[in-house]
Amino acid sequence: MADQAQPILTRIQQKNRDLILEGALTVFSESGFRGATVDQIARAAGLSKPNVLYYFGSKDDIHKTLLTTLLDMWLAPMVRIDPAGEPLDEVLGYVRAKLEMSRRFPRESRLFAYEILQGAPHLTEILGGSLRGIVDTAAATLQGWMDQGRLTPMDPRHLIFSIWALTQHYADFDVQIRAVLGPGHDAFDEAERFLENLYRKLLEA
Amino acid sequence: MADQAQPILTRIQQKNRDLILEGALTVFSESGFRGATVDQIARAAGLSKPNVLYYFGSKDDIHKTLLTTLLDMWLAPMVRIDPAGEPLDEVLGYVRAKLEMSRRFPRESRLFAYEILQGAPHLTEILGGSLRGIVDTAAATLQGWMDQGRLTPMDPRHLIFSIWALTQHYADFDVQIRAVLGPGHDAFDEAERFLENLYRKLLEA
DNA sequence: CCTGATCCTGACCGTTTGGTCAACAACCGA
DNA sequence: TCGGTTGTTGACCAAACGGTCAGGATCAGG
Repeated sequence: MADQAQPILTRIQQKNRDLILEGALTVFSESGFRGATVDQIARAAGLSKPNVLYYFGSKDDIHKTLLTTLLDMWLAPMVRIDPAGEPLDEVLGYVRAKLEMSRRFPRESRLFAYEILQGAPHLTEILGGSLRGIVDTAAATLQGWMDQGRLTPMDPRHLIFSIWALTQHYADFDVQIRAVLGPGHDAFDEAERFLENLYRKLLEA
Repeated sequence: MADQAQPILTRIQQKNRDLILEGALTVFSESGFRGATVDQIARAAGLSKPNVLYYFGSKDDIHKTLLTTLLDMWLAPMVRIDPAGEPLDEVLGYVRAKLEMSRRFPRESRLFAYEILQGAPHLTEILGGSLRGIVDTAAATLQGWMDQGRLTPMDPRHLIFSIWALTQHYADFDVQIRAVLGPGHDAFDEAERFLENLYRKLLEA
């Protein structure tokens, strides 16, 4: 998890690697790993295909770099749950933060969704390792609050799953939601109110 | 939506088409459309590649057939919500039915998840058409119950979204859930209790 | 048992794809 | 300005892919 000692990158390396990762994020999140082609990534990045492969050895390399780079950011809100805070505020804050991530970073959400759907070939060790640790910590915090009677008792891990499911759904299934709601709806605005209400009801001791 | 007048199929056609669709469901649900190959489907079905393409003109054809065939089954539980029933029972019944579908038909769930993630290229007209109609009907039923004070008022469409998200999550993100929970957990059993509790709390007027 | 329709497959084809490479261009410190 | 490092690309390759086809095997009705 700790950043390796990065080799110093030249200005050009920095810029082009960023362009590639940015383009690849768009392409991978639209088509999945197999559906994306190096050519598409190159076009999205504004570079030639060989040039893309000059900076990253392979398509797989780009994908793996994206996943591991973005995982920390993706999990950050859960780590910020504060055991010293007010239980309801902390959980509602987490829900809000997670929904905000779905709103602002739908590509990242879809990237992870594809990876998990596929069986998480690039994330297996992380899933059972640091992710599990982070969830365990958060679950312990929640369980503590429940034991103190400050939160309605329930399975804390499934509470976390529910937050993931409900917030990421709005990014990952965006097409479906827009089709069902029709025009003139801001699904995320509505979701924010709906989820705030849901978790308030669910959690108030 | 109504079944076309099917040409009569021979015994062999019936059997082999079923074998192909069954194998394709497995392969597509594991790898997505682009990730799946006709060869894999053929192997999963126990047939040769040309033979698969003898029964279905193209890979696309198999995929489209699967999606449209399974969509009715997938949406069936929502259609069964009975406006004359007891509101809480009806919703909890729907939740239970939907979770049971995730448990018993995870491949179908993933098939649809891939399709929606991809932007639903094969389902766009259905999404904005019959699906929307079905959701509108169910939403109207829910809204009616809320207006009568028999259900806590909330946005009925987002209530439906929440049920989709929470139940399908256990099929689609199964790998992640198993990694986080570790061995010795039946995620679906736990989810059944958790969701029953969640929706009971949320909906009791 | 015959015969036409159905079923099946090895060999093949054109395209797409990830990746390589030699050669050239741009950069940059000395 | 020079020289080596870094950056860039057109042309190319082998493998994988979706799909075709001619011809042979099998089936089912008469």
